[in-house]
Amino acid sequence: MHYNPNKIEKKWQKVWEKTGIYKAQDKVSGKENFYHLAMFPYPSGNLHIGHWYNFAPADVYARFKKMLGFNVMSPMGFDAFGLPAENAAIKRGIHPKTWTHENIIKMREQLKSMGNIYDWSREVVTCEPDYYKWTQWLFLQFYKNGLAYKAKVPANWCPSCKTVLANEQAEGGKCERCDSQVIQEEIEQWLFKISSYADELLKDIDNLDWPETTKIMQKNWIGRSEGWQIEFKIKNLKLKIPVFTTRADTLFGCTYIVVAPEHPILKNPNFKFQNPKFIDQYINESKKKTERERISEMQEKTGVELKGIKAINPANGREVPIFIADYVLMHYGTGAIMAVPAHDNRDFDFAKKYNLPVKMVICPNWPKTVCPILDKAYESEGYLVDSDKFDGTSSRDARERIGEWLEKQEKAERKVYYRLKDWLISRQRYWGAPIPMVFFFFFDWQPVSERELPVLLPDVNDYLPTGEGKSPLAKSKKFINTVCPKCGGPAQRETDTMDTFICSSWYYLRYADSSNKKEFASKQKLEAWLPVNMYIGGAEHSVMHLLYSRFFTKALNKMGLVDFSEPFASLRHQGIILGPDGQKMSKSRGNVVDPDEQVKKYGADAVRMYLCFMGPHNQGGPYNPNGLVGISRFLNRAWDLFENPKSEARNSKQIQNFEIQKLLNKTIKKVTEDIENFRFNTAVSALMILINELSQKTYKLDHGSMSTFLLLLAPFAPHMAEELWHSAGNKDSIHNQEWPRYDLKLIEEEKINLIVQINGKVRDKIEAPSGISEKEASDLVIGNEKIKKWLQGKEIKKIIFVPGKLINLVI
RNA sequence: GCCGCGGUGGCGGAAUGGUUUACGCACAACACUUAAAAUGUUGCGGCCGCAAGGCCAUGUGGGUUCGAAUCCCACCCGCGGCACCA
Repeated sequence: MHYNPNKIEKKWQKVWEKTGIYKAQDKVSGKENFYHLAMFPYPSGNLHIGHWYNFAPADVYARFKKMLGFNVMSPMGFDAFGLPAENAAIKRGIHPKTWTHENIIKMREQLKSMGNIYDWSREVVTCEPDYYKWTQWLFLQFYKNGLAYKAKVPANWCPSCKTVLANEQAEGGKCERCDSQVIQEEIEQWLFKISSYADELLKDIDNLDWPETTKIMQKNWIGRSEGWQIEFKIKNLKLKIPVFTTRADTLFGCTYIVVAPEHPILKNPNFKFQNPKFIDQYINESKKKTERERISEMQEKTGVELKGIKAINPANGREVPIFIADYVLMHYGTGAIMAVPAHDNRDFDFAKKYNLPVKMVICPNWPKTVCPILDKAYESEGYLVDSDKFDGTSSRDARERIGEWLEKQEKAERKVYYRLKDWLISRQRYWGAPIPMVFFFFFDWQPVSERELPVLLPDVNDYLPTGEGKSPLAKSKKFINTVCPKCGGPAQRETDTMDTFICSSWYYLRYADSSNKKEFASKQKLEAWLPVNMYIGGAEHSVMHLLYSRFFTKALNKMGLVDFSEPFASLRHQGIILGPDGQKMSKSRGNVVDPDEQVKKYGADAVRMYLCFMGPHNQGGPYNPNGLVGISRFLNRAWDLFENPKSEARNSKQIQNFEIQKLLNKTIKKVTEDIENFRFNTAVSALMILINELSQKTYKLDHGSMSTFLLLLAPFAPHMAEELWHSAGNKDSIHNQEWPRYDLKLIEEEKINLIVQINGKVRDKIEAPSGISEKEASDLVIGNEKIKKWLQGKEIKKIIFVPGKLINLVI
């Protein structure tokens, strides 16, 4: 019989579905639960090869864990709210719900064609009322625990469309729809206080089994900095401007201070500036810049002096000018800085441009103070100069001493700031979960009663945002008008919807108990499964999704709703799949690989296995359909070995059987270790080496050895392994079997290839007993003819011996 | 710009302080075939050489080491993220 993947794959997918072998029971006696999770997809329309690259190797790992004896739960669902559905509605006139549902139906079928271990009975779809009911309920818990608040926050605003734009819709600072200049406008929106968890989020990272690079990125994103908040008085006024600095040691070098264009001092009616026009103009100009443009070190720094007022340096009483400049951000620190051009490059650039004094107060040399002439700021450590009584103090010590000195005078306090901003969750869009809040003029904002959840997303005809910058929900009178939950008076609903990141910040909890109608998930089920044992998804989520999910878990933990404080114990990232040309896949480039076509041609098993084989899983790379034929040949060869043996065994000598047992045991060891470490590519190559050997030599293989091979193959090519397993006469599924074990004794080598180096260059390889000692090795080598040639007339200065590996003669 | 990652044959990659190029693709020769496909066998980094063998090669330049693709420094190129794409 010929290997016909399409036939056997469909057959086994049906059998697995019917027998429900992947349905996870909450408890199986004698087995440990293992919650295995791949990041759920956004229903964009089609499953692309990138999804496969996430899900196929992940499935190999899940199946491996199952065979190792774990009770594995591997659920799947859809992250279904979001902007593209709304765009499709506007562009094609399809309701976002219809568009999303059609995509889900298609993608669900495509997912099933992969033959994965998914337990579909736990599926979650975030845009369904029975899911977002609990998203809203969780919002209310955040609100009740003081973690949700309303504030004015800048957003991309198109003055011509009178609409808030996503960053994606405002690329290059131009509105996607009408090409006008986008400005940053302050709008009242809901935020989550993630910043109050900054310290915990930072501390707990170290204990996670996550890629180090992801941990570093999260740490940098949180961006903790310790320093001092120092007050600068304003001359002749009773006002003070607090500044935050991590370099209090440079205080004597401060030659001006800078406030952000959004700083409250500029809105204070008591201030009479001498140049108000220039100031207003500058504030308006800076609204046109994105934050990234403002802080880019490549961009020329700009600013305007606030003429008519001066600040006083608390260290020496000196008057310094005050500027506004947009390289200072309002949301970081106090929105004001002390500028020390000699020791900060941004300040240095600014000072050069506006001809401000550069005063050096940290010198690398002491006690001979020969300060270098600066062509850029000196940001390193050194010793203080020109700093009164602190002269000669090391800059490190001075940071503390100056801070403490001012603290005694109540002019400074120790402070920690974070780069992490609070999470802006309001979206002025239709396709999201409505924020369950109601406004009544007398009581301000009130939460919707939990009994009334879900606040259903109404049908509207027009998905374009309103001209007042409100979400399309504002067009539905039926939706807006409601009663105040507190007094029953006429009130209005919040029309903003929630950021879809909220939906995806808790979906992994819902899988544990996806059909629960009374709670977001029962404590018992959460305890059975959470935290997720292995989480697999793209590195593009290194910061935002993963940080938000951690925040959610920590907040719910504090509220007593969950018993753990980290959602994902282990994390791995898959890389990005490129087109065959090594470029990013895109329709316009014409290099898109359609997984359905590949499956039709070669079968799901081959596609799965090729994705594993391509290269390191966390690296991604080009998908070349030509390369897949290698896997296809491998599977055919393996198939033939079972179904169409070339000939009766013609040679079953003891020695050869021993050789093959050795290789088999080595392969078990290699494949086991490689899958555990996500090195799927080298696991596959080990299987290839085994099959090459088996099909070349026509060994007479015992039943057990053949079974072992099938068991090793099962996670990679689950359909073919199942088919051959059954045709060998087994009744139970191969996926219920135990993972094979190896015998270390069989793997041990008696002989090694001893590498002989002279001055680190390989000159010979000698077969030697594996336990050879240094003395024996050097005697063997020095007596060797080839080596003698190299040693002629030279003295051996040193011998380096690496047991079991090499000997290096230094001459 | 800031944070993070990567750069090894014609190509995907293996090797993470000790044999550079495992495994696979492509290519070439041979076998089978009337022929082709499929399959199998062998070869396959560059230069010199009939060969034995030698020299050179892991983005570029420098350093550490008996020994560096691997560690350190500087640079070049590519990729991911940067808070309203998900």
